[in-house]
Amino acid sequence: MTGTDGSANAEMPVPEDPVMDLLPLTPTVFHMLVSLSGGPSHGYAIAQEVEELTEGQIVLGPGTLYGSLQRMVASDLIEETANPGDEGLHSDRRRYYRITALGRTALRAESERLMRAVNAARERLG
Amino acid sequence: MTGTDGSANAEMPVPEDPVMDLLPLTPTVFHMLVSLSGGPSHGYAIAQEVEELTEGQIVLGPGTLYGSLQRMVASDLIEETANPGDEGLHSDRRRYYRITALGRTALRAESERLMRAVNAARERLG
DNA sequence: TGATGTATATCGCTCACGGATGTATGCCGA
DNA sequence: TCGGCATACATCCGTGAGCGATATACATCA
Repeated sequence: MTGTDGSANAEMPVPEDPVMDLLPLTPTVFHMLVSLSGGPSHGYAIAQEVEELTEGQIVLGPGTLYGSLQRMVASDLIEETANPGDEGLHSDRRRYYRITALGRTALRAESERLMRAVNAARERLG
Repeated sequence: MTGTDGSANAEMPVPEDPVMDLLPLTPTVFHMLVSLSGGPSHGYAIAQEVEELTEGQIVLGPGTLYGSLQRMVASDLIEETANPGDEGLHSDRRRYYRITALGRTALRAESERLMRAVNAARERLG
């Protein structure tokens, strides 16, 4: 017990927190949001950046990649957007995505949660 | 490309890394390992400590709790152990678990992975 | 010409999660 | 003393994320 807040909010059902419902984020979603927090991008490029950022530890196959993109759009973490001035070779075939305000909020919240978790682990592991 | 290490290990298939196969850990498993890294404990107590450590963000129901314990034993992250001198009220009913060397290694590796991820997020979020 | 890289999409299997449910015990207050 | 609640374990099963397999299509290069 001791509880966190001590509480007293037995009566207030918590006014619907759209962010908390999305936490914890899966590693896949987390890294994809990190990638998109650097600016709009398209599926294939996101997958590559995630692989680079994680030094090959997280590799996204097509199933995970496009499945996750759909789910993230559905939960309003990201949104599809027009080509942001990208004139690359296959730029016509690409579908671009941008992180939403909710996505940024969720990413921040998840980062803090992870930091606490990591700190707890470090204290114990020495 | 550029690859991380520059490499040359196109020929060596990596000599079976039992830790990498377990990463990334699920949030549930991660927090349970953190709890057990503080010393042996039993199922119910682990669930409670996880809830405290995460300030209620991670709540483990029986399904997740005992299911995860089984899986963690199966993958050698933890092992069942005798009652470590605990003379509590229901101490006879309890089943105690202890983190293994592999579990500690995995916990350390996962912590480092998460730290890198969080740092990447912070750089971008400002 | 055929392999490789870019870029997208769907199908279907597996497995972790987690609520519902069940069992058993001990404590405390009405 | 009897019901409710906390402790402590366990199983069943539906949902859904992950992810490999597969397919399409175009560009490049050997």
